Amino acid sequence: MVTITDISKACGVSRATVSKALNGAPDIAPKTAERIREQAKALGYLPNATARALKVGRSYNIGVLFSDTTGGGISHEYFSQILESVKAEAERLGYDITFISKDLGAMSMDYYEHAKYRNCDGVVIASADFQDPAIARLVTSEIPTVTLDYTFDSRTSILSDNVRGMEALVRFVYENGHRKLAFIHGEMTSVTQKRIASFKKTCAALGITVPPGCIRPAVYHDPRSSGLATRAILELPERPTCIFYPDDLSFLGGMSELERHGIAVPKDMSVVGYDGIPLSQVLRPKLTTYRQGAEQMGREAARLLIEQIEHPDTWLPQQVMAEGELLPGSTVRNIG
Amino acid sequence: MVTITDISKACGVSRATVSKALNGAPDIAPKTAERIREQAKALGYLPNATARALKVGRSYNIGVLFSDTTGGGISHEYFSQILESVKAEAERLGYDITFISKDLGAMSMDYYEHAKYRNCDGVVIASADFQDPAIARLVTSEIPTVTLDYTFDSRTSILSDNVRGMEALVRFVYENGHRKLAFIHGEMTSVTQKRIASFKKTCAALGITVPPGCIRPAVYHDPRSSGLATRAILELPERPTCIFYPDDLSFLGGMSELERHGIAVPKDMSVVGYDGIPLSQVLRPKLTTYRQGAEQMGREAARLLIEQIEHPDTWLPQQVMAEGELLPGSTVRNIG
DNA sequence: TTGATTTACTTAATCGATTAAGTTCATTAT
DNA sequence: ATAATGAACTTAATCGATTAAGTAAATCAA
Repeated sequence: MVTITDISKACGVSRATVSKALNGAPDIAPKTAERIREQAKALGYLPNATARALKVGRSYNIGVLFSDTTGGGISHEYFSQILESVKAEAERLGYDITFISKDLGAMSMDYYEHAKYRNCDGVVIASADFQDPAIARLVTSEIPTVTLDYTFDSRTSILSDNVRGMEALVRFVYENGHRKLAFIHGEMTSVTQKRIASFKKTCAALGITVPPGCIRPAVYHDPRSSGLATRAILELPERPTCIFYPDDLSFLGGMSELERHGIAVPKDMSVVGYDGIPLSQVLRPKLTTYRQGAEQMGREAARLLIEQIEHPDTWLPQQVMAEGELLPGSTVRNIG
Repeated sequence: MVTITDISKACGVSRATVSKALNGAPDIAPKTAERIREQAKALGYLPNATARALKVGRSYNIGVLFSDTTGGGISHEYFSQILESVKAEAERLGYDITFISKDLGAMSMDYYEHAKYRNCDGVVIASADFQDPAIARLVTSEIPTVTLDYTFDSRTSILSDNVRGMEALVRFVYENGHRKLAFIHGEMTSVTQKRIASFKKTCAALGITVPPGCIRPAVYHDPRSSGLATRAILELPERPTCIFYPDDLSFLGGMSELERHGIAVPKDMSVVGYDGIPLSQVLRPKLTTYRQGAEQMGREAARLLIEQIEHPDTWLPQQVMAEGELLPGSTVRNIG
């Protein structure tokens, strides 16, 4: 392995000089710096991130936390899109990313300990169980964090606008003549609460009453559970004309169930999803859904985290609302 | 930050003793070791992975390489499943994972340099452009690697059995009475070549002749391109009764195109996919496809890589064939 | 010309942990 | 009684890079 010592010998200068030359310190003569840089290249020198991290206390490495409790964090397109954009932006800014988990081999540690152990400069927290005290410990620690879709008391977070998204969907189906709506929601997280509240509020504003039994719980990203909820809705005395699904994938479970009952979408029943993952737009029929700006969220999360890391003194926590967009699709029939 | 120095002061022993006690060295009195361990816990000591890595030359960190050239590596379910299982197995064995990319911020480096810079103990290479000389450089370097779905001359790799998978699919549709098959394949990688060869060989073995124009190129994971290929196939003088798609997602593009022509699946046309991602089994109709053991592949990749890292002297490169499984679905109609 | 300043380095300490090579003291063997 | 052995430590070097503080020579000011 080529180290600065090798370069210093080759150039007949001290290691300090080499280090400074490579880092562009002002007190090195231009021609010396040039000579050193040439030698470094000639010898195939690569800085050692580990050694540098040890000395300067910065690893240029940020952790990403995708808790598995939600059931297979990474492999849902919404989250993998976020992961990919976090990765891309972090790399653009010179940071690598490492996954943070509970427990590593034999050592049992919580998220904070893991991040600390790896010297992460900061952590992006997505898709986590925000009730978990281990998350709270990490967020309230000295390690900079950015959370996605959840805000810890005056800490930085990136939020998708669930209130606006749900409102847009409700108004869209309203404009298409629907007055009897059902809403299948996911587990009771703060995101879910916002969506339910926005659903109810928008319905109220439009003068729609939502009969009992038309707001039903299910599990995010679980077609089976949304299928069951769909069946329950179909058995209601007064059948709705449009069903809202907790996410795009859950819509597929609903579709199966509807098909089983001989109900065609959108002829006999309109449906909408949520997330607007790429998949939703290549399905037939193309899903009416609300696209959360996953790439934007990931990018912003990385950018803000790194800004916080690099300017801790002037940092002001902020909550960024990511823009979404209604994708009209073709699963809502105009029954006006 | 609590370091071994703090513990050594608290216990009145040298730092060496603390280090040895915490690592279970044999020349420390049991009661001393116990006392040290207690103090470490009491002070909230956490080992510093960076410092350890610098000294011992091992980072307990493995790189994963998902090249983006294939267009959005991580966000395809097949790859995210692999990623997740690599992560799970690596963590079980005490290793963290870091993404390896070309270029990091201002520094331009290739994969090898990046892995070296981060002191990765090894790298799992998936979804990469194996023609890229940068990949070859990494694989032929001193850094242990495991490749997925591609074998570099006598290096360790995990392969899904494309030959067997394609054969199973062809035989399945044959048993369902199909004699006129079309195959839309992805970009010309070694995987694709194996699938095409196996498709042709199995057809030949079954006495099926594949008319010209029935093997068409498209792009993996791109519904649009498979839609175009589908259209071309529909225009053939002798229309096939079953279309093979390059992957499960591409099938969706085909579906749209078939629908546009008023062709119902499987009534008027049978189709099969490839990959067997979870999505394929919640679609309606449920896709007939061949499941590649993504979790098994990821797990094996991590396991073998770490074995290689920990026992470099006794290591023998090997090629592991992951087991797949035909998922019958309901997109192939029996026209026997 | 002489003291002050600037330039371009070098020296040496340091980050936190590991480990080969001592050292000390108690125990055992002869 | 004395040497040899072993247990339980300590000392000090080391991994590779950074950086505050020091120094020698060159340049400048008056």
